[in-house]
Amino acid sequence: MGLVNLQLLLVEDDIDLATAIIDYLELENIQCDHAANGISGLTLIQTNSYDAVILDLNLPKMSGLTVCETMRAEGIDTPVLMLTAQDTLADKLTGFSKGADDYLVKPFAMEELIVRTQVLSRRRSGQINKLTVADLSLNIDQQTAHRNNTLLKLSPIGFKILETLMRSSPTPVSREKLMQNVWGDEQPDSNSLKVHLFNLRKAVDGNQQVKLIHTLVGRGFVLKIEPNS
Amino acid sequence: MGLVNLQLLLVEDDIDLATAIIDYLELENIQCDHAANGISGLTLIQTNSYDAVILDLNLPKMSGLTVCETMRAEGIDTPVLMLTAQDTLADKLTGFSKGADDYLVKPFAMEELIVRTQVLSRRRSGQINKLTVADLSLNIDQQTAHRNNTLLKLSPIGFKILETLMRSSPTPVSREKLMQNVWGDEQPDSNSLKVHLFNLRKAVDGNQQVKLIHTLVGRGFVLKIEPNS
DNA sequence: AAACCTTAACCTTAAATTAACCTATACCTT
DNA sequence: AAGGTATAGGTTAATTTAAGGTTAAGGTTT
Repeated sequence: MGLVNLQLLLVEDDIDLATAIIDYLELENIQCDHAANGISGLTLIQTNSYDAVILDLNLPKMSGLTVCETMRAEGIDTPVLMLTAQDTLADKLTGFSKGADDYLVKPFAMEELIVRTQVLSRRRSGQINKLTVADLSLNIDQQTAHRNNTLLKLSPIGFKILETLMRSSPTPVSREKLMQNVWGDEQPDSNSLKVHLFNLRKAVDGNQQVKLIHTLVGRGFVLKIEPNS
Repeated sequence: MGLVNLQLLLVEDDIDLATAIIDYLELENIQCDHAANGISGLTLIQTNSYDAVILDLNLPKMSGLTVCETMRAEGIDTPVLMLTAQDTLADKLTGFSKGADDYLVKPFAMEELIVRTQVLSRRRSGQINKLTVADLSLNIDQQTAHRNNTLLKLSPIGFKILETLMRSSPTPVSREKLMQNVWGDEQPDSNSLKVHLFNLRKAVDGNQQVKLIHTLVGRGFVLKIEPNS
């Protein structure tokens, strides 16, 4: 699984469980801080910027619910996964109402904890919607395109064309496929696509030595580093 | 609770269960479309912009896993909550690996489904009462907005628009989404949104050198410091 | 009355389409 | 192989269309 460098915090007073979790996370190459009570957990949350917090409900000094409630009240929106021994609906509802993002009942499988944590932090850091080919990258959510870390100015249709090319890279896309993708069933009766491609090239490859958009005469267009295949 | 207008999709072939869920959602004032098989579910997902999808695993025509996998491959980032009768770890792991964000095992309590869906669709909906972007901050409870420590005078609708923009910052919000969020299903048939945005800009960015509200023509509006990044 | 919302008219700017023309490639004929 | 022709693709600029911004009037709510 594509692991990003995650920075987690575990707030758990059961030392055995905490050690087991941290060891397991380490195997997956995930960095994890640890606090053994609510107060120090909250302090760490306030001072560091974690990708997610794994928060036990029953904690000395300050309960997990209070920790969660407090951080939310302060505007900290780090994803929180709550751990608890109780499996009643009321407990879960309370947890969510205090600002938890997920809820896991003990005993749980380590794998599930890992996966849920990854899902939580991925959503926040928006990893899912980034396409990259060579030094060109698209952020679909933010509707931005960068080449070599500089922002490209693209029209909506240009963006769509580029997205299509990047998704199928390094496989070429036929003219028809491109048009279907951009306009659906109501296609313009002109050479609009040519013009858009021209403008797209100007934006993407304009002042670059390495061109990424290539024409395969009669077969369509590809986006990749090597013009030959 | 759910003051924001959510637009959900339920993909479930068990008609009784589907009806029960939809009725329950209606009580909470949540709009929910319904598809009874994988193919039509996927089509709806591709053509509409939902806040979240509740997806059964066992579906006619196309399995929930395939639906989820396909939409992710197409870059559709809508949160997915998977429903299933099986409670094995392997099933869950498969679900998450195909791009699910949460996993609920039947039978489940309606309340839990609702809460998990809300958490998925609006990040911590009611919980954060302080939102901050740059020197602009909102206090949801008090319904006040400050820029640079001076109080801004906003209309109720203006506040709602600003809240929406801040919640999704730095991701743009489409016109449709904004309108859905502010007016729900009874939208004004005029350019009201334009006028509200104009007034909101006057209040927020009026006499500031650094503008926070930016237009992405044809794509919506963003609230962030850098128009480019 | 004051604040707020909706509506519509008008203005401005960005983006998409179109057509005309140019260039490269394929492939056909002799 | 040389030349010719058809076709696909590239370039440019004008035009059309659509999106967004601005303003003011009228209606509603409180």
